[in-house]
Amino acid sequence: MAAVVIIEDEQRIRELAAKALAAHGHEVHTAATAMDGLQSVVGSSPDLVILDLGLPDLDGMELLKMIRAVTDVPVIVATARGEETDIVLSLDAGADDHLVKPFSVEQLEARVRAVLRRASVAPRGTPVTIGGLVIDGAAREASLDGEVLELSPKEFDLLRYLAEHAGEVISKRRLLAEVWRQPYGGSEKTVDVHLSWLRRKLGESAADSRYLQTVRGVGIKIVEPA
Amino acid sequence: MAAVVIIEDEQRIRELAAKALAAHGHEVHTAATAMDGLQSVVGSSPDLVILDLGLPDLDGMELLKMIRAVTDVPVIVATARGEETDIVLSLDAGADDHLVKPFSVEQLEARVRAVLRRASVAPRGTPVTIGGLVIDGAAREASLDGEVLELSPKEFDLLRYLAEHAGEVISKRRLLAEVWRQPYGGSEKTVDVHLSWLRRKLGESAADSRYLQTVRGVGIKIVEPA
DNA sequence: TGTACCGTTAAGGCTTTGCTAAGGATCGAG
DNA sequence: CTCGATCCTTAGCAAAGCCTTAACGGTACA
Repeated sequence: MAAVVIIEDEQRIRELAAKALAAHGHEVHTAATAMDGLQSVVGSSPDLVILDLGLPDLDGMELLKMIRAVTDVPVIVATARGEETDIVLSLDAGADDHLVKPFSVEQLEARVRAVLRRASVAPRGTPVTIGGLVIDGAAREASLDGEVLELSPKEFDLLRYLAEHAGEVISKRRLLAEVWRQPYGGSEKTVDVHLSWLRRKLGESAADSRYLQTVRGVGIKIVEPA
Repeated sequence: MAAVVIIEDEQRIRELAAKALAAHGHEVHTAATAMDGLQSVVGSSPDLVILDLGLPDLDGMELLKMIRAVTDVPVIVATARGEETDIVLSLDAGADDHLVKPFSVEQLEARVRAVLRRASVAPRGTPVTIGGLVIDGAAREASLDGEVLELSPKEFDLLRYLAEHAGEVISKRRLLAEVWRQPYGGSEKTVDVHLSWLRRKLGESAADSRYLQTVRGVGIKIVEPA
């Protein structure tokens, strides 16, 4: 799903985190020292870096700055409890999020998910992939499990917008504003209808849906199927 | 602190309000007509709108609906005394609070503070974590020990509100005001019922609870289990 | 021991959503 | 310019889900 580099000197934490993220389908590289870590980041161009600020060979903040000098990859920093001032400094230095040790696996996963979600919004132009669903904005073509979908213009725009905000619940009002480009006047029922068509073409129904999940009273989101 | 748009045709009131809010560190934009106001709201994406319903060029209620069609920004409506029916209508149309003219500066500030406080809950940032409980506002998804919880809208809002004020005892009346958006009426029994459902879904009961702790006579709080 | 408060369950009514169908608009081809 | 096809919107009904109210039993605290 995403390539992650973990830079952490404590073996226990490093392996625990690696295992947890690997279990979620991520490709994980680990490093125990700043130098290894930097090499790994430069070499593998990961989608996310998890960086312990308390490294033995180099101050973590320095490493963070070096990473930032090379790439915009999202970085989550981890600090020991009691070093909260470091958090502020690291956020200033370009970190995207932070964890205070000891952290639970759930916490780690949640942060990773959130950061990846936020980051995935940025690279526009390249096709968006969600499970077996590929949306190519440039070619204006979407495919499901390798099979090209026959979508109307609005259906495509709708699917693309949802896909670009994968995992995030979007209200119908927001869809009317963003996809329909028609701030007032439009009826939210229109969105319902298009969603229904989209579902049919994706081979699913509201009751049994893989990708399009209704969140009653709030809106709709597209998710990666389990 | 926060960007506010004031839409008010009476110059005296407009400037007074602007001055008062600016003095509190808010970034204030003003507009004297509905058209200017709408432009300002759309253009500047404010955190709060104060809208006089008695505008010269367009019925304020219409403007309110237009604003609502575009964005979920909180809106405080102002009406002249004697037009109380408008208040009810405006609340139905999606206003968040109201002021009856003439109003004092203190009153204005109090309403603004309250609305901003409530709204600041909305900007869903990173997930909130309490022990094994993770609440992701953007995905509108909560999980316990890695397992996704099936929550109704109100249940989710309630859990999120408590989690965002973890460790703090919250009264039922406050929950009614903040979660139910019903500052005056509403039965506190309703809160009890939702809490009960929440407890069940968290796998706990009132007697043996890990997260939700009742403080008799005061309210409820969510805590990190020992 | 009484009283106020809390927990839980059940049921009714209401809102939101899913889906179908029809009318009308738009766009391109000829 | 006209015809044809595609697509979008609106209307409406059925179904599902949710919230509230009510009622009863239990529990802390004076």
